[in-house]
Amino acid sequence: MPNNQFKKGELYSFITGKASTAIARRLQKKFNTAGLNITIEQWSVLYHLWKQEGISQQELCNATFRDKPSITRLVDNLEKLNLVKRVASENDRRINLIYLTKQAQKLQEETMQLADETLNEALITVPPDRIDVCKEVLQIVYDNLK
Amino acid sequence: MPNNQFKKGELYSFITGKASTAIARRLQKKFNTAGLNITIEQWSVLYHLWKQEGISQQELCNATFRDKPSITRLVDNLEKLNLVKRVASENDRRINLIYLTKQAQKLQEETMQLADETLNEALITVPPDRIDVCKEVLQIVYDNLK
DNA sequence: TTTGGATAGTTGCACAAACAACTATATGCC
DNA sequence: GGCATATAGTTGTTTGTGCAACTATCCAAA
Repeated sequence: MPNNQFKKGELYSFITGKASTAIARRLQKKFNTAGLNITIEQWSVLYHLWKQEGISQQELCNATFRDKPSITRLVDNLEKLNLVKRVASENDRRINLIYLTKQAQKLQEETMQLADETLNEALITVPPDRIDVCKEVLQIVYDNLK
Repeated sequence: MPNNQFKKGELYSFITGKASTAIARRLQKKFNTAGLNITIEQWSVLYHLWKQEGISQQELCNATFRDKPSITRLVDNLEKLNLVKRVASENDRRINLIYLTKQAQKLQEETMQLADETLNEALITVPPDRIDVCKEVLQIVYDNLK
């Protein structure tokens, strides 16, 4: 019975992701307060495009751990907000390459600042070595299930 | 700069809750495979009702960390599935007390078994003391933000 | 060269979440 | 008692998610 030592109370939080939900809500509120008219989910797409733009929707699926219809609609809404542009690939006409607009480039610094702030508030009382353990466990969980 | 030592990569996972999303998806698949016609969100409401039924929708809001409209609609759908019943409180006619049907009582054992199984799969390679640290950190995060 | 399978993306549907605005009931204070 | 305020729950709207079914394009093997 290798890992059956969690009691029922823990089970619930793990499955429902109470902590990450709380973090996401806090960050969303910061976006709203700052007058930034984007959702956390839209931000999570921009996050990857800031690292590298001009990637396909499929690559965004892999990066954000979402399915294709979800990315289609997130890109739809980001396009409506004038934050990204779909550009058909020259080599493979099935593929849309997604590029950032100037407006989206301007959002990077402010939103990343707010995200850092949110995590600092969330983890303020937690010693760094415990954060590391937590992070590693969550990564293993993800790898075990993906 | 007390807790500013996480690198960008970690930030993303913390905010998007990759691990808990993966756990929830795995459990949902187990429900589907077992022919159990309920969502994880519905299960999370039943979870609290199995611990104590006859509580109000507001108490379900607090227990499940959801707002009132979300609970209204989850209870709507659970009622459609014949899993719960709204009963108006005698003392305070604003309040609906939520009771489980016999059908819902039957679901408890099987679904809890599948949830345990899911967590075992998620945590199979993680030493118990690291699970404890992770759990504690997530609880602190939640307390810091709620 | 054609055809069959794989891949990229879209659309429809059901369910859920967040927010604002609303109704109904209860409670406290004059 | 009557009114202001708080509380419990509902409804409408927008956004996001997961699944299935669909179109378009590509590629490889006969």
